[in-house]
Amino acid sequence: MLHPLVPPVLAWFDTAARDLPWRAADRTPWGVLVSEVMLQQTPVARVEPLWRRWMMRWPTPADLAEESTAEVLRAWDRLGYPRRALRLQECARAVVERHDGELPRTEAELLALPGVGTYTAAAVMAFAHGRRAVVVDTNVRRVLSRAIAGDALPPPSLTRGELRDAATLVPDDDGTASRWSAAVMELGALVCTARSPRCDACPVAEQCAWRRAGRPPDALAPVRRRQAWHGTDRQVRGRIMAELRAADHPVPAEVLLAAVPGDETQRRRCLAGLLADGLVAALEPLRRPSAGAADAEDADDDAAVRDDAVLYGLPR
DNA sequence: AAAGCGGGGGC
DNA sequence: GCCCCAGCTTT
Repeated sequence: MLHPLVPPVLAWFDTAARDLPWRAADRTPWGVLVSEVMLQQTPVARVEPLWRRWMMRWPTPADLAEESTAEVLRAWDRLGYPRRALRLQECARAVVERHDGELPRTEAELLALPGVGTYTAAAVMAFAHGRRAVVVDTNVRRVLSRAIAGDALPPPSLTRGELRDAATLVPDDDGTASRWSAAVMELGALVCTARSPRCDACPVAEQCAWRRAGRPPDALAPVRRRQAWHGTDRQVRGRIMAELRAADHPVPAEVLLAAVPGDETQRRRCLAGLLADGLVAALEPLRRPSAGAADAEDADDDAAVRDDAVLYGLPR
């Protein structure tokens, strides 16, 4: 038995689905996974061109596994959250080592791969392997929040209730289930959008609890607060990464930090964080001649000087 | 459960 | 300016 919401959404998807490259007939499971990782918190429009270049350059996990990390980070460019690029390469290496270069076919094995969480594992099962999976992303949460719960927006974090509702809707049959997962996500992306939902174009407008209630505003609206951006560590980290992507030689700390906004403390904290994350590497410390007798002056001062003498670059 | 993590485009 | 985008990892 299909849930009443399912058939209209499937029919709508047949006519409205976007022609995305990771949905093409010649797609590979690895290509699907790459798209899912790139799409984590990043809009389709920005991912598509980069995905095309990426898959042309590194079509298989083995190709990406062998590449230098610096090149991978450069190719990631300004997609954001560059840790994803690191995880994706680790994932490629894990696929080569654990699975003989082929993407695994069970959800548990996918979930065990670096950078693959609940959503991505389910999405790969559905979109790469054509299997039934409970795929719950921000689009699905919003659609179900409106259609079933009658709320303008889903709660801040995924609840068991949402998961239960989502699982109830997924059809039993593998083929129908995987189409449903793509269809409901697409509905959220194109029609049931966060800002200005196009209810006039919605295949389940008549059944939607939120619309029938007169589209009441989000009750939690005043509580939601975004992370600031201006002057944050994230911005500074991004600027450091941009400098290193553009540099074709290792950069002295002084030069690197001078090119970045923020006070001294913040810039050093961010650089240290990037080093700890493996996004930046310290290269060939310069041996400066010993300062002689004045050696034991101030430990902090000395450490700072040594730090300045290090060259930084993207990890090899 | 909450915080940290990028960057850009739409409004 | 603010908000949102096919989340994951760590604490």
